[in-house]
Order: sequence, then structure tokens, then C-alpha cells
Amino acid sequence: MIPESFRRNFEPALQELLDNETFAISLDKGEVLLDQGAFITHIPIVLDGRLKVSQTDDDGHELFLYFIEPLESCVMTYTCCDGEAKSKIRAVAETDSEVMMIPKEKLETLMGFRTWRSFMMNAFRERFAELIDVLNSIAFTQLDQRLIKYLKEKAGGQSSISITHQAIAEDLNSSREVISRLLKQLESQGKVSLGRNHIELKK
DNA sequence: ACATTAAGTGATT
DNA sequence: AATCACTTAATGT
Repeated sequence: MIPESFRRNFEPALQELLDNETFAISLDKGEVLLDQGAFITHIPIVLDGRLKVSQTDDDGHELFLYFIEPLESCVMTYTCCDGEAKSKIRAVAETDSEVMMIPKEKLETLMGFRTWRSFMMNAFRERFAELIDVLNSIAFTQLDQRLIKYLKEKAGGQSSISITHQAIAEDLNSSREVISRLLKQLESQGKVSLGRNHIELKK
């Protein structure tokens, strides 16, 4: 069940541990893996599909943080799983997904493995870099850049996306009109073509 | 044909 | 860049 390409990053003893102590679950599109405020019991690693991670603020506004793609894990859970911490974020299946679950009790054992530490540190490093990116573009209001990045992520290799401008605006904490106008710019630059509920990515 | 929903436009802050 | 008010276009019943 664990893809070989991923498995062989780890030493045999660790592979065995992962085989024995973890399990995989399937999520349907839209299913909530981890709700904000819920206790964390497992560390998820996405095997297939995509999770959307967001945080809802006091006013009930949802702030989209990032996607978790295959073979990435949720770094937030590492920071929360010591003790009885509650999740500060919400993770929802963006598409039908397969997720490998590691009981949090195993984390300490896993940390003993060099390859695991390096997997984790790498995950942290990448996420940090990404969040700094977002911070930077928000600070300088480069919404166009964020939109392009979002579209690429959302497409995930495919060239066509089914989504409304409104939904994009919500994820990017912008407004529908602004997204529409930016998309139109991109279209006139030949970077995308637009249709109702549908965006085609071009090279 | 009518209602609903997505997208486009222009003005204002 | 966000919000408002309004229009136009596509889609479902």
C-alpha cells in the first residue's frame, strides 16, 4: 500500500515499522480529515489525491493556507501531537484521496531514524519557504502571482480546471471581481483560456 | 420561458 | 485591490 518509490527512502527497519504500524484510509472528495479544534491522534501522509489546509479566523473567514500533495505530510500535526494539543487547522480532501495514517505515539520511535528526521526536516523546510512566499506576496499585494501559483497547484499536471471565480476568490481571500479581471489579463496574455466553470491552462 | 448562477463592467473608496 | 450596483451570458427546470 505504501508506494515503493516512497518506501525505499527509508532504511529497512523503518520500512518495516511503517508497514506494521500505519494504515491507509480513503477519503471522498470534500471529506474532512481533521477539523479545527479536534484532537490530533495521527500524522497523515498523503499517498494520492490532495488535501486542502485552511484556518478559520474569529470572524468565520476561511484562510486558505496550502495544499498537501502526494508524499507530503502535514507539518502542522508534528507540532501539535506532543501532548493533547488541538488542531489549529482544518484539512479537507480536495479530491478523492488516499492517506496514510501514523499513530502519534509512534512519532518518538520514528524520530530515532535518520531518514525519518531528514524527511521531516525537509517537509518543514519546504512548507516554511512556501509560507514565506505567501507572506511576501501578500505584503506586496502581488495577487496576480498568487493566482498563477494557485492555478498551477490546482491543476496538478492537468491542463484544465473546473472551478468558479468565486471559489478561487475565497481561497485567495480576494473578491470575485478581482479574480475575474486578473484571469482576463492572463487570457489576453495567452496564458489561459476561460469558460464558465472552467479554466484551461496554456504554456 | 423563467429562475438561478457565473462572469463582466464601471464607478467609488 | 476591494466593494457596490448593475448588466450580460450560460445553465437548469
